[in-house]
This record gives sequence, C-alpha cells and structure tokens, in this order.
Amino acid sequence: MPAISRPTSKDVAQEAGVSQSTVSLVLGGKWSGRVSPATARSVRSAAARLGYRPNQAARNLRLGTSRTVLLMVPTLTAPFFGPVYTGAARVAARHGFGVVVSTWPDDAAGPADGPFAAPDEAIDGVLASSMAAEALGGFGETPVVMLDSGPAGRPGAPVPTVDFGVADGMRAIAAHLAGLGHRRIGHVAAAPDQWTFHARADALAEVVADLPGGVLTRAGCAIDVASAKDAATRLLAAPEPPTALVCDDDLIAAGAYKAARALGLDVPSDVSVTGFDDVLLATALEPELTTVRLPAEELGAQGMAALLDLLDGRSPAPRVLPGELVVRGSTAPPRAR
Amino acid sequence: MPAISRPTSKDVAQEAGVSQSTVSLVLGGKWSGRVSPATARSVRSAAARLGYRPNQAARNLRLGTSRTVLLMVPTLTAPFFGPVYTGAARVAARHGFGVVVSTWPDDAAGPADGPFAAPDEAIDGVLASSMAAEALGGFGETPVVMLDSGPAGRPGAPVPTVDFGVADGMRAIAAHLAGLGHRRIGHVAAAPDQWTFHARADALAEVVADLPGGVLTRAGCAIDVASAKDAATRLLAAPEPPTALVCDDDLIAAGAYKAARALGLDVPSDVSVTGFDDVLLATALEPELTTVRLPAEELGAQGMAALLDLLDGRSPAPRVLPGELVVRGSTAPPRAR
DNA sequence: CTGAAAGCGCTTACAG
DNA sequence: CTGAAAGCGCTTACAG
Repeated sequence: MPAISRPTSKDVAQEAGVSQSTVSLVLGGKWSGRVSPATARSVRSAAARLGYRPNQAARNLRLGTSRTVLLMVPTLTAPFFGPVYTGAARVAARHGFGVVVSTWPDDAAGPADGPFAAPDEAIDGVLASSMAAEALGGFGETPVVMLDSGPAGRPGAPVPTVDFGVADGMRAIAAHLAGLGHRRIGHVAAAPDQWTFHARADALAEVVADLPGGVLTRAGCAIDVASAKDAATRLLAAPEPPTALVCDDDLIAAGAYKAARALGLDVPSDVSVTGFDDVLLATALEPELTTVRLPAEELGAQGMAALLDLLDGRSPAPRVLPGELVVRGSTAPPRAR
Repeated sequence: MPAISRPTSKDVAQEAGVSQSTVSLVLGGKWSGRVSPATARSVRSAAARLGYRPNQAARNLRLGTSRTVLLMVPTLTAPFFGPVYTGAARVAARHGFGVVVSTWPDDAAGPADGPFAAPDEAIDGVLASSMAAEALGGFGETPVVMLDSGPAGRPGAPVPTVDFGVADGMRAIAAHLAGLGHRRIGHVAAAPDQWTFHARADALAEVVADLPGGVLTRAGCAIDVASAKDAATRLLAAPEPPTALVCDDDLIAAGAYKAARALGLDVPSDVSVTGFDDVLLATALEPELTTVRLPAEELGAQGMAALLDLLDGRSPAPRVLPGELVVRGSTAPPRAR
C-alpha cells in the first residue's frame, strides 16, 4: 500500500474545479494555446496543495513505455562501475526514469534476440558499457547508447557513443615517461577484448615508435593482481628489461608493484609504474600511483543524457570525455647505467 | 516502441480459444479448482508459443504496486556496495522486481515523511543498508528491511534485519593476534556512526580486556587512506606503541601500512596490521592483508529475500551472516624485545 | 468450470 | 478554451 492512497489527477481536477483531462494537459506541459493561463495556474496550485505526483504505472501503460533503462556493464564488482551507475541514475531520476543494471552474459554474442530478452521488465533503452567487440549487434529495435566502447561502436547503423579519451590519456602517460628519460617501456596490457584496451595499446605503440631509441615490450593479463604480477614478471625478466611499466589498470599496476618487489626492484627508482583509471587503489599503494583519471560518473551521466535524447527522437553527437594525467610517486627518471 | 508490440493476454486467449480472464487465472497461478487442467495446459502452451510475458505496467496499475524496491546505501563509490546491489538485484529479478539505488542523504534525519519522499517512482519497499544510528525512523508506512544496521535496528516496531556477524569476526581477529602473542593492540577505528563499527569496537574491547596483560588504544578516522594514516601514526607514536593495528576497513589498513612505513616500521615484523571486509585491495597490498571476509553479495540477496517475505505478509526472522577470517601476510608474532 | 465486465490512473483524439 | 470518452493490459469479483 503506497502510503494511504495518493491523490490522483481526478482529485486534482476536483480540487481545481476542472476536468481530469485539463489537469493532464496542464501537468503534461501540453496546454499552451489549449487551456487558459488562469486555469493552468489553478491546476498547478491545486496539484501542489495535494502533493500530487502522477502514477507512473498508469502513465507507462498508456504510453507503452516502462521509463526504465538497462545499464549493461562487464561486472559490478570492479570499483569502476559503481560511479558509472551513480551518474546514469542521477540523470535518469531527473527525468522520471529508473535504471536497472545487468552484467554482460558470458556468451557475449548471446541469443538471436539479444542478451536482454530475459529481463522481466520491458525496457525503453540500453546503456551498453565497455562491451567486448564480439558483443556487437543483438540489440534488435531497442535504442542503445554505447559507453566506453569506441567510436566505431556498431558498424553500419550509427549508434550514439560516449567514450573516454583513452588514446590521449595514454599519450600523456607516454609523454610523461619519455620526458623523464625512459626509452624501454613495458606494457602490461589488459587482455579483455574491449575497445578501450585496444585504443590504449595502439596509442602507446605509436608514441614509442616515434621515440628515438624507443623499445616497447608487451605482456597480456587478466585484470587481477596475480595475473598482472605474472605478466609484469615476464617483462622484467627480459635480458634488457623495461625501465617503466605501463599498466592498463590500477589493479594491474598493483600486480606490477609486486612483481618488481619480488625481483628486488624498487618503485620508482629501479622501475617506474603507471596505472589507468585512478580508483581508490591508486593512493592506497606505496608509492602512490601515477595514473590517468577517468571521469566514470560523468560517463554514466552523459551516456544517460544521450540516451534520453535518443528516446526523444534526437540524434546525440558522439562525446569524448578527456582523462587527466595524475602524476604521483610511482614514476621517476630511469636509473643511470 | 517495445519491439513490435508484444503479445498480450488477449492474444494468448485467442490462441488458446479461451477467455482472457482464464488466461490471467492460469498464468497467475490461481486456477486450481477453477479451471480444468486440460484448459490450463492449453493456455500455458499457447503462452509459450507466443512468447507471452505479462505487461508489468498494467499489472502494477491494477495491483497498485510498482514492483520496485529502493536500496539505500551510504555510498556507491565504496567497493563494498556494488556486490550488495548485485545480490539484491539478482533475487529481485527472479520475482519480477526492479531495484533502484539511492544514497543516504547528508541530513540523515531527513524530513518528516522520510528521505525518499522524493523518488519519482513509487516504491514497494526499502532495503536500508548500513544506516547511521540517527537515521532511524522516517520510513512511514513503507515496508523496510535493515541491512548491516544492527539487530536493534528500530526500537519499538520490529523491523526485519540481516546483519554480518561482525562481533564474531572481530573476535576471530583478536584471537588470531592474541595467539600470535600480541598484547598491545591499537584500534584504528572508523568514525562513521554506524552500528557495525560500534559492534566491532565493543567486541575488540571485550577480548582485549579479557586478555592477560592486554592493552587497547584507539584512534578514530574517516574511511580514507590519508585519514587512516594520521590515526595510525598517532597510535604508533605512543611511548608504548601497539604491536598490532586492528583496522575497521581494508582501506584503513592501507593507511596503517603507510603510517608504519613512514615511521620505518616493517609490516608484519615490526607491527601487524589487520583489515576488515576483504575487498580487492586486500591482495593488492604488500604484504597481503589479513582480514575478515564479509559476504556482501549475500547480504543483498538475503535482504531482498527478507523484504519479499515481508511484502508477502510474512515476518522474516533476523539473519546473521558470518564473516570469515582470512589470514594472509600482514600478521606475525610481535618482535621480541 | 468458464466468460463478460469493471476499473486501476493516466493520455489523447474528438466534440463542442 | 474545456470536457466526455476511449483505451492501454492487466486482475478480480460476479454471473452463469
């Protein structure tokens, strides 16, 4: 029981002395030229007096919408996606929308009718975040905005996108390291087949290729500490080891720290380490991590704004949110040799 | 447009050659003794053939519910609450419920009609997690289950609760430390006025009081690295410093590590450190953190199950989810002196 | 055992 | 400028 039957538009109509349809017109903002300003005013004040708020279920039934948007993320346990949800939910709430979350199914390709044929609740749109390249398509008719999935998101049909400027972020890291004097760079690369990691790898490779004397090595790993430690160890065990380890994620950087220490190397005097994302972890580590801050909450907020635009029939332009290089204690000039 | 107008119960009725009300009865599970088994079977198969799924908006309108539950948490940026949401949403989805999240407003007491008078969408119930003691009440008529808020949740009216066995968890930590030979314990305590932290402090104080030669010191801090480092430094700077630092959170433990290192102390040979929660961070730190694992996802799942019980008119019994001591590398016997 | 009908609270043609 | 009415897709008395 929703707290002693809330007032309905009928109650407002009675209070204002008008018909229920007039109430709907006024409160729906479709009255100009159809209802006199005076009437509109009295309707509004009656609604305020009664504390009226429209019944969404009735509205949804009539309109055939659910005012619910699905946010799909790779995982909710990674610290990155909480803020994405928060940003999306904040904007959604302002427009009377709810957000439900779902994680990408393991079989990314999914059944023919898409990964969300299952949800009990009908859905008005999808915010697809950080999807794997092979998860393209399968969205049927549902409006979708792709987040952190690359500008080329869906080949063919153009889909609105909101992305991070990860290439620029990676270039900033590379430039920072190059400026410090590093030439031999090791890339501890996240293995998941996501656009963002491909973009990072490409940007890093370009910068190092243009660097006189630049040498890039590379080892892939899962986004967890143990796997990252293994990968970093492989890189560091090379005959001519890198003097800096560029990691695709802060968590991976934590693994790189461990690899370095296990080999008796100090961070940053023996080897510099950089992260990506700037989650809580970055300042919990010692030394604190030089990384790129990605505005996760803003990603969710702008993505939802774009989806709302799309649902209103507009075509939101692609957006790119810049990352910010945050220099802390994990980078230093390479040891002279 | 929800993907080419989905079939309605009317379509199913036509397909099965029965009336729409019969369809509703059968699919709603209220047919026994009112519809013949043969008819029921044919309705079911017609529904399956058409891929029918009931329109929630219509159902909600008719029933006066929203099939939406509000999860209130202190913050979504802490890594702990993602899993809580995940667990709650998983159970909710099985029953056709959605979950929306909201964070506790800053003015915890809130207006008379509660902190969630605002949400646009009407809600059927609330899952209130980790609430501050002063946020009690203000829920009006809405069914609520309290999570991680203590058994005494709301004085007066009994409210179903799901809690962690934090006292036992803290006792396990204290016993582990005592077994190692520690007598002087420093408690780096989370300052937020939440039940869970009071329970931890009380449990620790009891054990240490019962420990021959036991001495407990205590410093409060916010749940962030810098504040924790300050608090730990104060404790460690005492004339007779503790040989072990018990931290209320893994993030606080990270601050304690930093304090120790800044003072030239090694973890664990000079000072043992323990955390609480076992988030990602615990294995990212060096040495890896001895801590208590709290089943966060299970908290959400059991909480939702209890709320669903409550909405069905049952009175779910209080539940307590045990934590598990995970011994890793941050604890060792105190240095002989 | 089965069906016709009312009604949840909206939005939106349609009349006036 | 305003109102009476239809109808979105359900659930549930009520008749038969």
